[in-house]
Amino acid sequence: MNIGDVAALAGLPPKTIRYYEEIGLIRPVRSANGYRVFRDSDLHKLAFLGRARTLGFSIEDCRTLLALYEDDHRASAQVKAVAEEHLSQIEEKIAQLRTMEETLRTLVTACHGDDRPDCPILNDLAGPGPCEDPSTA
Amino acid sequence: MNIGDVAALAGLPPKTIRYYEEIGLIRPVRSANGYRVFRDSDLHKLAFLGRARTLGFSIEDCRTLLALYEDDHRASAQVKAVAEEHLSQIEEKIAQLRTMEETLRTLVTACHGDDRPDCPILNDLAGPGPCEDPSTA
DNA sequence: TCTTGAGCTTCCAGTTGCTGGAAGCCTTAT
DNA sequence: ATAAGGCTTCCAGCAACTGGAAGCTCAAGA
Repeated sequence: MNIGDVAALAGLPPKTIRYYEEIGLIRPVRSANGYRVFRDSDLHKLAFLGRARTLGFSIEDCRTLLALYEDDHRASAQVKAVAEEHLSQIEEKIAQLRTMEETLRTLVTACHGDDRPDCPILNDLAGPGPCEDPSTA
Repeated sequence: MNIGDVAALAGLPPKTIRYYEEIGLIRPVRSANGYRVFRDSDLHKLAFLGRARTLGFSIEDCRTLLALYEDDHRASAQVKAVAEEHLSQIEEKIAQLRTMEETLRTLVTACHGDDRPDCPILNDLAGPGPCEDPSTA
């Protein structure tokens, strides 16, 4: 199999596959003409990587997971630890984004969005934002 | 004001401030010794940028927003358009992350996480994943 | 057989938004 | 005088690709 074929089957661009080889995630052999030759095991790994990447695992996590996948003596606890760590980072990221989302939605709603310059969004950005009213106390 | 002072006031690292100058977001003047000198207007812009960045706006969006902020003849609709676009990208990102989160949580829950090699997480990654049961029909 | 087009190769550069570090000047305090 | 700390520039690197150029190879059609 040439790179175009595995690319189509694995759902990854050829460029990405070459990159994965470059960083040592896969090791396709070469035919006499210099073309990469992908075996079933390579295709399998690429599919694994593609799936892991869609779940948001970093390349380094992918490397670890692939190694565990190929290790018959792995403990599932090792895999679970990687996944749990990743999951908690995703949760954190979602929380951050939700905070942004909420603030932005409030601001967007408050902005009338016409041809006048007055704008609550810019007012917020210009700050001082959440500060005590100097007239208080 | 030197860079360290504005950095402390604006809550941005000096490196970041230099970078913002490099890409033309701010233009502090220079004193005779070559040090950057920040005026109140520079500090103000940096605070604006810091706030916009915490809301997740890209640097290019920040550039646009800053220009609108400084334009007395802006239409709030322009600002709102930028914010709405950004908001929808955030929503999209959240949706993606939630999909990942859900899948990962399911897998993590299914994995007993002991010293045995059997692991639903790796099974999922190895695919074929969601495919029809060949025994069906 | 020749040609054309597609597919493959490598290498280099760019993306986003900083961040770290090195080498060296400036300032301030002791 | 000297040492510490702040400032300067420049270069490199992070993640994970992606685009493009230059050039080789292969398969099919006239």
